[in-house]
Amino acid sequence: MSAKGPRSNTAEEILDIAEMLIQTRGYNAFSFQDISDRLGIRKASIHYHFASKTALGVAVVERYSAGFTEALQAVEADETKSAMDMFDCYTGPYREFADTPDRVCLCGALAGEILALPVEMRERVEAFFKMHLAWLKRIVARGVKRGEFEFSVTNGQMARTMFGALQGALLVKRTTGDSSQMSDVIKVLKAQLTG
Amino acid sequence: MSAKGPRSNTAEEILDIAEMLIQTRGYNAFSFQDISDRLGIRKASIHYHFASKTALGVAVVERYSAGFTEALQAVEADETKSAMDMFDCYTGPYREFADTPDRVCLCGALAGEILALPVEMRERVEAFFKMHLAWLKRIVARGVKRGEFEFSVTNGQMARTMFGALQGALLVKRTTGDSSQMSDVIKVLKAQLTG
DNA sequence: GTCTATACAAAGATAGAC
DNA sequence: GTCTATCTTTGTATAGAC
Repeated sequence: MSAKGPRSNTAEEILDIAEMLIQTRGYNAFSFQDISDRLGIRKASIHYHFASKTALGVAVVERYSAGFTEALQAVEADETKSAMDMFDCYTGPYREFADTPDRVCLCGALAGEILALPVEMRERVEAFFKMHLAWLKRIVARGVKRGEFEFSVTNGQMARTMFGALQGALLVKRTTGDSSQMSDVIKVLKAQLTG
Repeated sequence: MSAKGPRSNTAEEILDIAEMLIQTRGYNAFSFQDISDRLGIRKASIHYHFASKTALGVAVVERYSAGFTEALQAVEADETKSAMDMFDCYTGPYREFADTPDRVCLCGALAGEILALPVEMRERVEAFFKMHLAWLKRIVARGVKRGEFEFSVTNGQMARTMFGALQGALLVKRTTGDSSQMSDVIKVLKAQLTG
């Protein structure tokens, strides 16, 4: 994570809108015109803040990724939390997305079109995924060590399953419109962790 | 499902290529030019077989959906199979996709860009999803009734979790490139079914 | 920083010859 | 059925005025 200088208000608004558009429609299905319509400035003006669509996409992923990573680090550092508490913190954003119509995790959305993404974005999405998996594996291992969790597969297998299940649940929930999808999945995952 | 007449070879080849392109790049990120390049006919000629891109997309989904539905019906009708056998049959295509680089389930791919899809396609993707969920719920219920399965959530919750986990696993596997993702998830799901 | 104007490429689609 | 040619729209991007 390189240290980025402070950004202008307009640049931040562009990032907000772009993030929302990617989460709802995907990277390849949104245009500068869409941002222009919502922000009220001409699409050419967007290029003043972000030289290219690729640069904008990269900035969106980096901002999102940095915020998420920071939050996860804070959760992990809190020694007063049980492993299950940490897992509950982790699922918080997923529950929020599930309650927001048509919205999925940014990187889940981008993962769906990973091969149609500029390489600069692809690398960052991959790195973000791997960060999630590594974090979950550490939390799972912690729960096992403390005697909170008990299951019959490896920690890595459990972490992967949980991550995939949560990402998949967002996908399914948006398509079927069934908001109970997410809470069902979390319930099953928690039952699974405790054996 | 309306009864479609037999299609020409070229039309079938177009469908094959379009299906592959949607599975790897997504609907909005492929063009008639991509098909033209691979098939060796000019892009205008594609319009002879499919009037519009929407019509082509619909045809791809319907063919895929019909094939999948038929296969699932056959599995379900086979009384000699245990519920776990049926689940193993169900996961077959997922395991295949997981072993094919860069390929995911067609409808998982389309689900990622559902809001950026023509309505005609959206409806069909939604229906296909609901068919999967209903089928899984029936198989799960069957396993419970026969004493094969045992778990602490409802049949519907279990079916949703399994479907989401499998779709999510394909997504994660493609992004991380880790082919063991799918077998890990299936292993966990099976452990979960048997309590 | 935002505007108008414009360049340039690619997309989906149609018309008509062969 | 496939071709060439063309139309129209949309997309990303740049130049230069304000």
